[in-house]
Amino acid sequence: MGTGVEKVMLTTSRNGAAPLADLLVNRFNRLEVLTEHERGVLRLIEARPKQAWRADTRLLTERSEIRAPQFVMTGWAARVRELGDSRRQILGILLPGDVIGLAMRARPLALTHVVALTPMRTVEAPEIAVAWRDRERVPGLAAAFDLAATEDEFFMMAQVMRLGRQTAYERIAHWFMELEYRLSSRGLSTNGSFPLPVTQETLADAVGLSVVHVNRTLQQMRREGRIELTRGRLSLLDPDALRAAGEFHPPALSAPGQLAAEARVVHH
Amino acid sequence: MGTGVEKVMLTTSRNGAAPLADLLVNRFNRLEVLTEHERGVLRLIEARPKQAWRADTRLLTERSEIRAPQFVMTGWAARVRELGDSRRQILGILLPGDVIGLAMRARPLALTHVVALTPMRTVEAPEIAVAWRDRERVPGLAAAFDLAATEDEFFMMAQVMRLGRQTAYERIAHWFMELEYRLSSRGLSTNGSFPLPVTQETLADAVGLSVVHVNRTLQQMRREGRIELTRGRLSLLDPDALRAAGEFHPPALSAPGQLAAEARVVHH
DNA sequence: CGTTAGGTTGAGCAATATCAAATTCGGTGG
DNA sequence: CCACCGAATTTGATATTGCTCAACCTAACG
Repeated sequence: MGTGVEKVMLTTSRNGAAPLADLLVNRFNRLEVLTEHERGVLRLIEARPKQAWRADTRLLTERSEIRAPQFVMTGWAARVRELGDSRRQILGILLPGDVIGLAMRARPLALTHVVALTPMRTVEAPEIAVAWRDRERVPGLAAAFDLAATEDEFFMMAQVMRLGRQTAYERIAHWFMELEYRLSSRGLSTNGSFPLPVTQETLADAVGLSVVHVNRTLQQMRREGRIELTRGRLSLLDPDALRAAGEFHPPALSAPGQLAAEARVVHH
Repeated sequence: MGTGVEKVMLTTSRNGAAPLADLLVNRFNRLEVLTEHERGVLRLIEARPKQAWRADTRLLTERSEIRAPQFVMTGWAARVRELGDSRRQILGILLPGDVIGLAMRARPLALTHVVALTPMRTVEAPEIAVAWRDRERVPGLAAAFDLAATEDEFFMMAQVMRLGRQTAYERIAHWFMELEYRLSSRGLSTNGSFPLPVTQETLADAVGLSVVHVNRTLQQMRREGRIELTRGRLSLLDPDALRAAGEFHPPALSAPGQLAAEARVVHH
């Protein structure tokens, strides 16, 4: 797997219309107050030619060199580690608006594989690294990227908790709530309903269970009327119950301050 | 737990002699080439009055504000998350030379509890945050701290893999190898033998198992002649077998470069 | 020399994995 | 529109891993 032309340059990005527009501006302006100039930088990035990827292709390979960081514009990807036999573990899901391959060091090697779960489009964004080195120029952006990175770290820790100490039911409930949280902060979830374009096998690799057991647990959630899951769309029918079951808590990264974007959306 | 005077200021730090001396210089000079000035900064930090902590006290509380970052000088701590009932998960172990409470954002809140596993000494090191904001002044230090942070991230990912997809035996083998790797890079392990100052219950919380099962797995490792574990000291009698069992791989963070400290110690 | 925390062992059980066989679903070609 | 195909999902039966409960043991310590 993974030979040949996986990456296809698009000359135009005609479809980048409806839900894609201003994805980055929306996301990062919510994390931190941005100047008009900073918003302009994000729009510039968004307008860039997209790289297209087929599902199941590898965007990054563990221990291989990373070039410029990228933003996911559409589609889902996963950060993956593998064991010698066929076992694999998904470390985290990458959604539209997320950064791929940011590393703050010289000649960085990727710490994980990154695999497209669906067809994807990405844009290169060397600006992220630049903002990071040269904070003064775009302080708002720098702060927003910091917050985004910290959120990633938070979710990685949540993943550890899930896998180490939660039951199958709890893990899946927590994972669903987390997805809903992340998607809705990007305007990609409405009323607890959002696309879930992954197979149950992928879900199993994310929550550290077998496919069969994932399937049975989903059945149970359906029987209990807590979710509806059909044709790649998930609806959380009883988010309160799921949140309680999974003990999901949204990230609390910074204490409220006079400067920060306290127009921050409060979920639930 | 955790009331009263947990933090005790020491007026002198008389015991800071033998294995403690130059801990920071050794560690970070191994990660990146440092100038004499930069080494001086580290020595200055090391010489600072230590804060002393009793075992089982909390150095940081999840969701509470963080002040200046600290270095662990002696003793072990753990980053911990808890569930509503008594379940808890250790996210990572903090060893001498590690940083506690570094956060690159305004008014940061701690993402996890930090609990002392043994009596500890720490020093405050606002220099870490400064180096981070003002990279030009101490580029070597800034790069070294970046590498250290990336290593932390790497180990967190290893933790996810362990918990999600490895068996009890594999988890413990992997965890032991990781500890040996980290300790020996600080000169705290000799010939695969090092202090392991934690109860089996703590070990259980680290690897996501029950105490009983941890105990049985340790027995098995002993029977097989792979470890010796007595009175708080662990000896890896057959590191190759353990490395293979746990599929332990040391972190590969950067491709070799002409600048970086390629006097980097190669382990095993 | 009693107390206690930590370690060890046994027995039974619950959660989850594995294996194998349907069944359904989303295309795709006719 | 229909038949068919492969992938994904579902279900059943059984095996395994790791958990819980409970007792007992041991060493350190006052």
